[in-house]
Amino acid sequence: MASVSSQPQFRYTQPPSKVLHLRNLPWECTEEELIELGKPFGKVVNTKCNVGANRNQAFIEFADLNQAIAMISYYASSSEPAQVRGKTVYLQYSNRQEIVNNKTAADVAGNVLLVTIEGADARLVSIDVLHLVFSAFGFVHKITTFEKTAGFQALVQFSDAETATSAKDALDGRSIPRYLLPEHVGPCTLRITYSGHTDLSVKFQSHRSRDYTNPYLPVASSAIDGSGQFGMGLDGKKLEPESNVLLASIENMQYAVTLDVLHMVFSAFGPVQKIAMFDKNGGLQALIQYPDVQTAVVAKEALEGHCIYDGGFCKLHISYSRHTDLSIKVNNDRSRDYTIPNAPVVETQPSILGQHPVPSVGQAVQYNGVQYSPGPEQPVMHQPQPQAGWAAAAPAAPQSMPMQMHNNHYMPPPGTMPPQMAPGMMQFRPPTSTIPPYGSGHIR
DNA sequence: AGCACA
Repeated sequence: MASVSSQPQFRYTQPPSKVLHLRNLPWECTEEELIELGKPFGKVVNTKCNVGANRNQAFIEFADLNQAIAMISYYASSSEPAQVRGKTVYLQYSNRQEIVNNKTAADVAGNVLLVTIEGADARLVSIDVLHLVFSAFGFVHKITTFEKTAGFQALVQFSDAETATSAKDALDGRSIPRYLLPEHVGPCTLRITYSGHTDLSVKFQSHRSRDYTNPYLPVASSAIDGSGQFGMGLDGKKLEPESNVLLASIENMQYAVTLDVLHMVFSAFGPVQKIAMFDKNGGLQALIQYPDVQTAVVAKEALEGHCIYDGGFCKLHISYSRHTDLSIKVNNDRSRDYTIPNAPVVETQPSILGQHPVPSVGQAVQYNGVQYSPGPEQPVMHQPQPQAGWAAAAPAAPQSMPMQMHNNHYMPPPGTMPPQMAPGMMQFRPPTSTIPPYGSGHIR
């Protein structure tokens, strides 16, 4: 089949069009510059920049054909050529009648940002640092990260497009502040566009994705990384090195706080792997290790400043430890590794539990309606595994509350009031027992 | 310096 169009590829005189084709533009000419150029002749209703192999061509579309004609004829007879940034720009009618702007999702403002982290060490930027950076502009609902051909990218979800826009405008092209990055990490620049997404789907809290609206989301085992991550609370304000290990100090310790009490209290938020208690500055402190930072964060937020016993007794002050993995050499009444079911338990002494009428825990701990009820038939230990286990216990599993409220033989410590249960507070009742076998944090 | 990747 020969004899097709004898038409030349380009006609050098185009029929008029509302759309003008510009070439010889400076590098990365902006839409604003194009509008500026066309504005004297009419209303520019659409533009397209960075066209052509060299990305130095563009189109501008006027509202009215006459406006396009006015611009062409003006520069046809002008002694001064059309210029952008002092560079001569060549104009002609486009061979199309309108700009078909493949307005990608990247161009239309939305509440989710697509963030590309540029730099040799981009992959080393943690999700917590990203959360910190973007939280400066508003509540960050969710973050997901992933590797694409474009490199290391993240989707950051805000409440609304306005918040997202403010973050985008402020951060696009900027580098993550050095002080937020580990020493050895090189500069990381953010390239930000809008994403087409409106609501990200985050199944697990992990090193790749976070849902800050749902702290009880299961924590994926992949989220466990030994390195102490720097992150921040949901309020986006404080900058504190988060850790999966909490340091709890106990103030106003009128009652003995035992390993098992601590285990019960802290198990309300997830599996406790290890606990180590020690005396410091005349007070009792304890390190509590969770499998992941996220759980520790939730526990810290929930427990900080609360009292183990009603009446202001045994007030907890909690901070993040620098530890990430406690070394428990021996299981005794001050330290325990709940991840080793058969570790030897050393009874160093007849145990303080045996000596005093010690207030202790009940079978279930409640906090904000969340119950976690380690019972004898349900060994406390949950290996750090995704989805299964403790998270499922969050929406309360009534059948796993083995003990009734009555039937406590409570003996108040001398000269004190019995701890009462305040609504919404942790519930504790006096013990009738000695140290339970290791691995089971409950007391009966 | 000559017309838009999906």
